[in-house]
Amino acid sequence: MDCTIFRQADKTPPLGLARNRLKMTVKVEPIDSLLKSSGREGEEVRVQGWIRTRRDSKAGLSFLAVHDGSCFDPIQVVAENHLHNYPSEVQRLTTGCAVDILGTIKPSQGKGQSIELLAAEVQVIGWVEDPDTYPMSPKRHTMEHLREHAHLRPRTNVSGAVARVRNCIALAIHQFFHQNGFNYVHTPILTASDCEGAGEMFRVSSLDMENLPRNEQGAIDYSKDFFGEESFLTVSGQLNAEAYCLALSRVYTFGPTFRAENSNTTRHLAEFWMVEPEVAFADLADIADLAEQVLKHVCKVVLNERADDMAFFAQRIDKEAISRLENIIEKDFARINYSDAIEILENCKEKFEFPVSWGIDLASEHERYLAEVHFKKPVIVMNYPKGIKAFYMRMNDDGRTVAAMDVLAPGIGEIIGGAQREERLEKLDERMDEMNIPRAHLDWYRDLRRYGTVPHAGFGLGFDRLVSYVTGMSNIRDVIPFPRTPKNISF
RNA sequence: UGGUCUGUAGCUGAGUGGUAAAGCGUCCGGCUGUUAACCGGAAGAUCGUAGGUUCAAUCCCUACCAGACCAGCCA
Repeated sequence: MDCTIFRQADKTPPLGLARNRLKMTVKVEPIDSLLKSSGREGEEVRVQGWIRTRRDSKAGLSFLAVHDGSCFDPIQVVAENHLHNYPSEVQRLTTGCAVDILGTIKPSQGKGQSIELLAAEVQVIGWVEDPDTYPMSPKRHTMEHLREHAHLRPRTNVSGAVARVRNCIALAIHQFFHQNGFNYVHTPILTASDCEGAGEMFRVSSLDMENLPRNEQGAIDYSKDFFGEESFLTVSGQLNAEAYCLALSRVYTFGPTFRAENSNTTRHLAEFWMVEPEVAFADLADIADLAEQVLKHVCKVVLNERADDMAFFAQRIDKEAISRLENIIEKDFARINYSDAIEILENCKEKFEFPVSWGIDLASEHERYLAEVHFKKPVIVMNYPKGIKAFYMRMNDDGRTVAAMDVLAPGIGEIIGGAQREERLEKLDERMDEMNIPRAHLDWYRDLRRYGTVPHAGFGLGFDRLVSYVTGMSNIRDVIPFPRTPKNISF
């Protein structure tokens, strides 16, 4: 973006205005491109950003650490006392002030950086009105404190790094699917399907809550509601993605999903982002491969493109942050059938709170044992008992398991859940009957099995959990800009 | 939703049944091509809210509110 601003010079402007006019003709450069470039000593450049720290030297100069969010590192600006606003403004700069700076690139005499900016003009764009109570002082804060100031926390090292890595992962995912011939499909956020089987849903309504229309039985009359029937926020784009998969062959959705579960954990959000690929003519093994490939691709891209932020995570948040990603890239994921996983758990010496036997759903402690203790890397568990899985998962020939798979990551648990879908109408109907799901609600979904059905499979990747895993941030509320959790929808 | 724990200056964080350290930040001064600099000084806290026990509570008890972590639900 070109931020160049020209001011009309009227007659003979005072000195200050003339300076500004001169400065405004220089194009603004992002700090990351400045720091990456070399051999530009003496060049005049302009940066815009926010003050992180100011250190004064009575030798007659001040050091300003200026961030603009384009990279982890700030640029050091040297402001000398001959600047016209040195005592009046430069020496009053505090953390958080917004500035527009024109200066010359020069090699740094100090040790922390190779180049710095010798300021010719420091223009203060926005002051911090009460530095004493500015919540993002450049000192240590608890993650809890940052959460309570979600609108200001992107100015901190940690939240800024998370935001850049999150962006990097999102782009890497799009890039991966694009390169592999997938079409990005926008599935709806509003839905009437209340039987997607993925948890409690948020109701959407335009009815007057103070005066609800009632039918003859006294129940709420949803025919009077906006859509003429009950409606909700989606818990998954999968069913809609399947429809497009059975035409475009390879599709994925990537959007927000909503669960009204009263979950208070470090890995659940009421509003979270999910990536859901769906592949036609594919089986369970195919999408297990796909899951492993996409995770590996993401790790490669992040290590390559956000080395600065990852170095910070490794230093301050989680020592394993970088080596974990390298492991993901280098080693094959473990793959194991549910039945064999049960056997491992039954035969190990670990004492579990929840007893292990064939047919149970794996609890956190079981998943953690498999991923963190037994395999020490991501594990893909496949072919779960039908009793603990959703109606749309394909029945295996054994009649007691379905072609489902979960990817369990050390430290996070389930990061991906997927399945080969039931493409045979009779089998699908059987399962829907067993689980008391009215066919009428999903006629359109059943149609997909009546007209040109094919084996197909897909999975859901918890995007925020992936960000959490990649960065080593232990609480998912710190990897999404404005987390929505029970009792928390400020900002 | 259940279990455990927490709530003390702007932030971080000690502590005591007789009204409370310190560090950082802020403000003032000193020093310095500084690196989340350093030195000196100052301001800044009715110790989450409401009851109760007590001569006296921030500290003990109860309730409530808020938050954290663990578990369940899942991604």
